[in-house]
Amino acid sequence: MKKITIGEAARRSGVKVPTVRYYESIGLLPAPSRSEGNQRAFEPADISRLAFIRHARELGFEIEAIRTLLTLQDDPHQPCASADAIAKARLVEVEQRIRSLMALKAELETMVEGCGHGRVGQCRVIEVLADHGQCTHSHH
Amino acid sequence: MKKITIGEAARRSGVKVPTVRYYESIGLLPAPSRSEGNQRAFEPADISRLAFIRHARELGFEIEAIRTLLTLQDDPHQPCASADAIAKARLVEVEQRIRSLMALKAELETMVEGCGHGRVGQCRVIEVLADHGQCTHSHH
DNA sequence: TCTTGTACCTCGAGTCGCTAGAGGATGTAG
DNA sequence: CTACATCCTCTAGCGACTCGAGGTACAAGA
Repeated sequence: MKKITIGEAARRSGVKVPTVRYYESIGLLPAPSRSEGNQRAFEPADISRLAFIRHARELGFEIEAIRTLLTLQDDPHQPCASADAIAKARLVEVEQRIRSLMALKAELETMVEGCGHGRVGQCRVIEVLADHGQCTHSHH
Repeated sequence: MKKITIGEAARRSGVKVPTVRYYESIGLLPAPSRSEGNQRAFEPADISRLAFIRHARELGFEIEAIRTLLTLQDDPHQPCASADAIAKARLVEVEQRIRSLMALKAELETMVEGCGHGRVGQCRVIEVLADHGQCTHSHH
């Protein structure tokens, strides 16, 4: 029997130790068995699950979305429409976010280019922030 | 005397009512004078300040960065190097964020395209999430 | 004038997804 | 046998709000 400690599970999955415990506490990860001295003993399947969670978090999925994804994964006979819908929704969000970040980048570039390193009175950074105050911005 | 209520200040600046009170509580917005019945009475300058804050928040600046920016704005004789540095740092962050979102977008597209609307067992979405678990991802 | 209804007030707690610290027990290498 | 890293639980904190309870103020209509 290879017992995997929480530290090793963390190393192998790329999820930090306190975060592993946190995921267990919110029910994303099943509570593992314990050693004599009450220390968690994980199994390889738990590492995969953690890696799955980590990857999904890196992709920006919310915990509740991941919970759904994991439920689906646990029963491979279910139709994958839900998984597809979650991924599609996320894709739309990401595309929107990219668009607004591009606009933002342009705006920041204007600011930085315009700043002549003089006094704040003539500073583009401050000016741009203040002047666009009234502009109707699209909300995320 | 035109007295601006918190509701109107919120409408004009695009900041929500509880958020206006929150900004006051953390000292981003000076505490306005009060009416007979203890209601906040804002002035036009407060609306500009709120709009400034809102715009900066939309651009992703953190509250502490905005606090610095506002301090600079309050004294236009200071050199604008700090404002410039804040904007530049933010620009670098934004560029990084765009790059990682583009990678993410590509990955989500792979998932969604591969999904044949069958059973979860063959679902690309789940598969990509699980398979890339071991991949060495660049951290943001 | 009275009443209705909306907007306002304060205060405390909740949100998300962790992260940090205290204070102690366990496991391992030399 | 002694260090010392790693583990345990528990509570509290982070940023930036957001919500709800319980109560007060104000403008408009009957």
